[in-house]
Amino acid sequence: MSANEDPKALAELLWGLRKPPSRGPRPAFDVAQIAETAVQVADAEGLEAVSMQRIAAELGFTKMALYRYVNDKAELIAVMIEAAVGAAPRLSGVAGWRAKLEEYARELSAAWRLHPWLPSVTTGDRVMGPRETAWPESALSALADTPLTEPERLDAIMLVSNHIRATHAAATPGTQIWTDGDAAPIMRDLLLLNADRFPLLATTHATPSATTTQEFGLHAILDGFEHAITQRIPKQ
Amino acid sequence: MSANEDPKALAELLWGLRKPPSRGPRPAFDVAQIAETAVQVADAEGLEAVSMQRIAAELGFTKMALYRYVNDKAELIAVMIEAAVGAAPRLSGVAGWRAKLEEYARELSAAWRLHPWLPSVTTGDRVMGPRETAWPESALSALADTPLTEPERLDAIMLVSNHIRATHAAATPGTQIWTDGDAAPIMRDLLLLNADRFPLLATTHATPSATTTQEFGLHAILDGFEHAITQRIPKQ
DNA sequence: CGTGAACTGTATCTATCGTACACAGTGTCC
DNA sequence: GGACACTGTGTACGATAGATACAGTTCACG
Repeated sequence: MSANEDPKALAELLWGLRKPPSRGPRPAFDVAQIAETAVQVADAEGLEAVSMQRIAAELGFTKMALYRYVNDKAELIAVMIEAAVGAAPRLSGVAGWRAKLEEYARELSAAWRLHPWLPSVTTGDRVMGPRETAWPESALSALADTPLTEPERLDAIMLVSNHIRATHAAATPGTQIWTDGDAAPIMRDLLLLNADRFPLLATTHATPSATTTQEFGLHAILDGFEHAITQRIPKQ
Repeated sequence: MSANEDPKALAELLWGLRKPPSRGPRPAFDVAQIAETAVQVADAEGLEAVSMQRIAAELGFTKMALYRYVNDKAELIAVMIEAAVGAAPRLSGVAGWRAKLEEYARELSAAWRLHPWLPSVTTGDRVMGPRETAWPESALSALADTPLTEPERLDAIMLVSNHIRATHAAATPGTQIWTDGDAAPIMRDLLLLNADRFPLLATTHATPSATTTQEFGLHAILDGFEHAITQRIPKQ
């Protein structure tokens, strides 16, 4: 998975700063169209099905024609993200930072449920497009009236979104603790076979009801925020 | 990144259930040796430098010889994980669930700092080896004396480790919020340029001190656990 | 109005990846 | 002393991302 070569060019592409060429033949399609079909392929068959070859074929063109629109595959993924993230939630109608964050978490979860490949590519140092940037902006607005400092607010919204990301990944293929998938029954057998070395895990997984939910974690996180906020209030 | 083909075979490999062959020439090396050199390559040059070709060459052998020891690359990664995770922390010497979890988080963070590629491959449904399995067992032991239910304990330790994972990934290349890396200055310029659309992010990133730490998040999480635990105590 | 520069999509090529398969040595058991 | 299982090797294949060269198209400018 090659990294982006020229982040400045990517920024111009995502933020609509590309100067349209005057001379030359009309392009047969545009970046938005490419991104849309790539998103459809990823939604239907997973991100690993998205290759230059495949997307080009989907549009009825050669692979190398795509390189006229995106400089490399990292740029293709970037425009896919920008095309797939929906509109960031408007939290102004919700009262209180806690309800706002809960609403934000719900919306984020819903967006990622629509495009299961999205949480895996929205990590790491990268250039975000305007639509994606609106999401952390929205999350920050939830904490606007709290006494938290600005770095703390950043940490807070990252904590929430990372939790949603992790639990979402857990729901789809299973995660570090085995909820479902091919490996789950094998791990259960191994744990029961070695119950003397791993007694806690063995008893926990003896009951097959261990479905990881994101509710407990989200409540804990928000309770933690509440603790920090109420503790800070009398000082300020 | 092809998925593992035969999780049962992988389980036998990781848990030492491989029957040693009697006939045939002596193997030139063993799986532990392969895993060790692969770990060294990953530590020095990143996980993307680990290919069958590269590891074989590092050992002075052909690429295809590796397939006598691991069935596919997923198995190679699996034995790398098992070789790289250190011993799980013994928390019996620490008093109180909160201090235990803090110690666990410290140890986990330290282990991942030693092998920066480790957090990215320890997700998803997969077969874990005994050394890695000891880690969640250790984490569960921290919550043994709490009134939390077993599914809640699982959720709790997943929340802690996922937080460490996310913040660790943030420290190394930068994450969703841009702390460092090639994209960071570009994003800052874009935010300041569009400060009207993203006022909160723009002001937050005007000060270049926004280094994401894992302390705030961890404290919030543990505060949340404390809330759940103290709330549960009178009932039980 | 025509010509050249800029831009388009295409065809060909390379490098790297994981992995299947046939083969010739090598060591153990009957 | 075979038979046989197991070893490492060489070759081959398909898929990947990407570079480069090329021929057709269209607009701007003289």
